[in-house]
Amino acid sequence: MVAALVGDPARANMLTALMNGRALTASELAQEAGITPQTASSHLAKLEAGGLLEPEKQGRHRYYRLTDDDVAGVLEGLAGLAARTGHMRVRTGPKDPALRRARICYDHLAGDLGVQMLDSLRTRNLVRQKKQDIELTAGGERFLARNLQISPDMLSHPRRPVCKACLDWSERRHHLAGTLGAAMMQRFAELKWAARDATPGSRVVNFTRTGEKQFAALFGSGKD
Amino acid sequence: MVAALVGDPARANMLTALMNGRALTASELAQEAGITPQTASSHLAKLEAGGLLEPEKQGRHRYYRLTDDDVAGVLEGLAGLAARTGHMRVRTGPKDPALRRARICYDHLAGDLGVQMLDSLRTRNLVRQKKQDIELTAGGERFLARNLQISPDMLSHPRRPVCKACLDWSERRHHLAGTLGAAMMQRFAELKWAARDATPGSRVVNFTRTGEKQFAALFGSGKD
DNA sequence: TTCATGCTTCGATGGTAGCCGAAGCATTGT
DNA sequence: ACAATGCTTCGGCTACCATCGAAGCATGAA
Repeated sequence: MVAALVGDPARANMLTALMNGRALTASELAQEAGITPQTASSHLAKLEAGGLLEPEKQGRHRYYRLTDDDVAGVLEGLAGLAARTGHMRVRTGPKDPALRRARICYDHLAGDLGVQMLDSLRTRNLVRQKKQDIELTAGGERFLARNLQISPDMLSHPRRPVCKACLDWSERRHHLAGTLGAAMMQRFAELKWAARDATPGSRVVNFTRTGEKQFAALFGSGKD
Repeated sequence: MVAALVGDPARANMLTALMNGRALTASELAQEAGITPQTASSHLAKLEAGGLLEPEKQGRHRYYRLTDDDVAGVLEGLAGLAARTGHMRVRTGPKDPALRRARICYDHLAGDLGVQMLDSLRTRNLVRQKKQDIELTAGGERFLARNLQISPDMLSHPRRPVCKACLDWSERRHHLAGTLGAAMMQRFAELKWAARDATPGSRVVNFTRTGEKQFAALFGSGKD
C-alpha cells in the first residue's frame, strides 16, 4: 500500500525534500534523510515501484522526482492532516520561501497567497462556507465576472464541484480548489499576473510585479 | 506521522470500512480487519491519537467514525494513487433488505428514512446540532406545529431530552431520538402514514403509499 | 446482587523491515 | 589502461511493532 511507503520516516523526508518539484540525486536524498546511500537505494527502489517517484539517469547520477502533481497533492494532504494534530515531523512545510508563498496544488493556487485569497473571498461574502462545502454567492458571481471575466457557466463540470476547500500544506488552513480555483489560477496565468516556474516539474508560482499589485488589490488584506 | 498510521494493513482495512461516512463499533472494525478485538483496540487508540478517527460511546459499544471530510479526502487520494499501480481494494456491500429502510429504535424512527429525516431537519436549520447535542430552532418549532401539530410543551420530560442524536444501526449515522423523535413517530402512526409490522417482534415499520408521499414532501431530499 | 457482553490493558512472542559494512557494477575522467 | 565517483546488491544484525492469551473494567440485563 502507498501509505506504508510514505509512512517510513526516512522515505517521508526524501519525499518532503522533493515537494518543490525539483529532482534530486540518490545521494542528495540519502543525506536529506540522514541515512547511508545503500539504505537510501533500497528506499528509492520501493518508492519507484510504488509509483511515487520517477528516476532519470544522467551520467553516473540518478535523479529522482515526484511522479506528478497528484502525488504532490496527496503528500500535501497528508502533511495537512499531520499539522492539525501537532504530531508533525521535524520538517515544517516547505523550506523554500517561494514555494511557501505561492505554488500549484493540482491545478489551483496554494500557499500563503492561496489561503489569503480564500480568506478574502469569505470575509467579503463572495463565497459562503457551510461545513466542508463552499458555494459561490450572487455577489461572488458578479465579482468574478467584473474582475476576472469568469462566468458561472465556465465552471460547471459533471463530477467536479465548483468550489472545494483544500487543506494547505504549509499554511495549515484551507485554500480554494474545485473548478473555480482552477479557473482563477488559469486566469492569473492568462493575464500574465503569475506563471509556474520555468524549472521543469517545479510547483513554484512566480507573480509578476503588476500581477502582485493586481492580486493584492483584489484579495489583499491591507498588510500586503 | 499520519501516513504510518494508514500504512499498516489492519488499520487501512478499518479506515476503508469507514470510508462511507458511517460509524462502526470496535469489534466490527476488528472483524473487518481480520484481527482480534484486543489488537484492534490498540490500533484504534493510535488512529484516534493521530486525529483520524473520533469515538462515540453508546452503551457498551464504542463507535468510531472518520474525523471529517479532510481525512476522507486524503484517504481517497491515497486510494487513487494505489489504484494507478494496480493495487485496488474491494468494496464490501452485503446487508439486509427492508429492515434497513425503516424500523423502530426503542420508540422512534430508525433506518434509511430516519437518517434522512434528521438530515433534512439539519440542512433546513429546523434543528441545530452542537457536537453531540441537538436543539430545536424557532423555525423548527413552527415547522412541527404547522405540519405535524406538535407543540413544544408536549415534548418536555423530567429526565429525557427533547432531541438526541442516536446512532443508526444499519446506516451508522445519526437519526433523531428523544421525546421529539418519539412524538414524531407516534404522529406518523396516528396519521396512518406508517405502522409497525404485524409480525410479532418485528421492528420493521411499513409506510403507506400516502404516508410515503407525505414523508417525502416533508423530509425528502429530491431523489426519494 | 450476579451474569453476559464489549472493550481495554498487560505481558510475551515473533516476524518484518530498516539499517549499515563490504563488495560489485556502471559511468566518467585522466 | 587505471582510478574515482555514484549507485546497487548482499548478508547479518537489531529494533520495532503487530499480534494474541489472559486478565481487568465498564456497561447493561436478569
